[in-house]
Amino acid sequence: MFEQASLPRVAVSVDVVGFRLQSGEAGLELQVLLVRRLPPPFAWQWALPGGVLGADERLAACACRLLRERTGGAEFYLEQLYTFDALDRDPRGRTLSVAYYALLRGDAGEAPAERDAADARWWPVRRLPAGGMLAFDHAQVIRAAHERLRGKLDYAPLAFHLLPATFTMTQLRRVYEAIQERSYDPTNFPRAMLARFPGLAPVVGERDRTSKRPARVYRYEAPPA
Amino acid sequence: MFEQASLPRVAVSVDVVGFRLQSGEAGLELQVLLVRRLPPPFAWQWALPGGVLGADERLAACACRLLRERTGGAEFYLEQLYTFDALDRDPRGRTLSVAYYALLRGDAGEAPAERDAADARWWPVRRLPAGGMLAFDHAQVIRAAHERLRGKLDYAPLAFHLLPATFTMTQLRRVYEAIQERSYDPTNFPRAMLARFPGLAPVVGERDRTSKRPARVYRYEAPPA
DNA sequence: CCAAAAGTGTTATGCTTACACCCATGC
DNA sequence: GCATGGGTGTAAGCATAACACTTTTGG
Repeated sequence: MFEQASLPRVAVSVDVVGFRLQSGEAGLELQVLLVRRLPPPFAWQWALPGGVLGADERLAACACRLLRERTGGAEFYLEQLYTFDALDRDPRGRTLSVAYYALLRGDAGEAPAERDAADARWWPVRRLPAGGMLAFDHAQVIRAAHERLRGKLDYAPLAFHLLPATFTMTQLRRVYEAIQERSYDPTNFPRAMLARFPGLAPVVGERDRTSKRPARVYRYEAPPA
Repeated sequence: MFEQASLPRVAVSVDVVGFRLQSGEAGLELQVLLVRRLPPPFAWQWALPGGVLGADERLAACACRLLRERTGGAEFYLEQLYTFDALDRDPRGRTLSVAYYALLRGDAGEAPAERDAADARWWPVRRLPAGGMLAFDHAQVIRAAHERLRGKLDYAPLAFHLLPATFTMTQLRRVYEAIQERSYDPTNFPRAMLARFPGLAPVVGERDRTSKRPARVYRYEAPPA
């Protein structure tokens, strides 16, 4: 009854910045998932996983779908980042990009059900391919996602999504040190975390025995609303 | 050369949450600009200023245009808020809404070049019309904008956009008190502001003489990047 | 027994908050 | 001259940071 006759419509795509942490040359490094484009425009260049929004598809669902195609069944945290709208961001014509960012566990995408197989790779954020010359405005999108992650890390429970369900305080501290690019006092850090995040609590019986002295193991459970 | 043949396209609209501060019954109150809808759907209900994105129009430019139509030549601060995408948010069919929020000076929109004249009104955020039953998902959009404003106020130079170019510390304090709904110590508040915002500095000769003792007058100038 | 990493306790430091007090004006 | 709001100085309180020290294991 309210059908729109001929409103101007624009193409809308969704792009996902998938982050994970992996041990690189100098300790943990933040990595982002990129895929090599096959069709033009920007053929053979690296780009974020992206695609066109389905007519009856939710934005977040679309982002989930795009990311799962590249990482298999891994779980992740997903959040809307920003809507990019430069007129010339896609040479094919006006295309809005609603960007999301995702946080995955460090081992995610290792044995991926990657339909597109070898043309998906994790890249260190500090060393993007071709000096950061990515397709579309994706270098800018990654910068924005990185800034958002850094800004929210201190007050939002984001770091836990980059770790397994249970973890030691040292592991958690390494996550913060890798993303904020500074060091934290190992003795004060646990106190600060426990004070800031009520959902963070030690798992009673369990201990981590990978280092000399067995370390306490923690779990984060999101508090009810 | 790269023209897209027939990608699925969706309608994209832009909605703007315009905020200002005005003295109401209990001191300053945060107000939002609403317009009464004439065409269906949601005919005769109150809604945010909104419209369809032009084919070659930037999102921010569209938001500017929509707001200027209702407020005349007033200056304002504008920031992208979020992209809302519920499938049923518009009964006419799938429509994305890229929401922006704007901050205007308290006297903005007083003598507006309102083309649509009497069907635009400022409403206190705490007392929206019809108990907050607005058109589309606009009640939710306003809540999100309000939360963003409250969250960023403490660390971002937002409050200055709600005041004239020069202002006293008491005026600035009233802005914070109205938005955060708490009181601030009048003696500590100026020190905290000057410490937080390097661009905030007193105007040398000038004084405000509206209260008993002439008050120092300040100006905020955004620091160079 | 020694090295290495986990974990505890205590002190120093600096920022925020509270508040006592003085100042400049209108009436 | 006195009530009112503007403004300064200072001390208490609190949270963070720094660090000495103990604990628990592997080798």
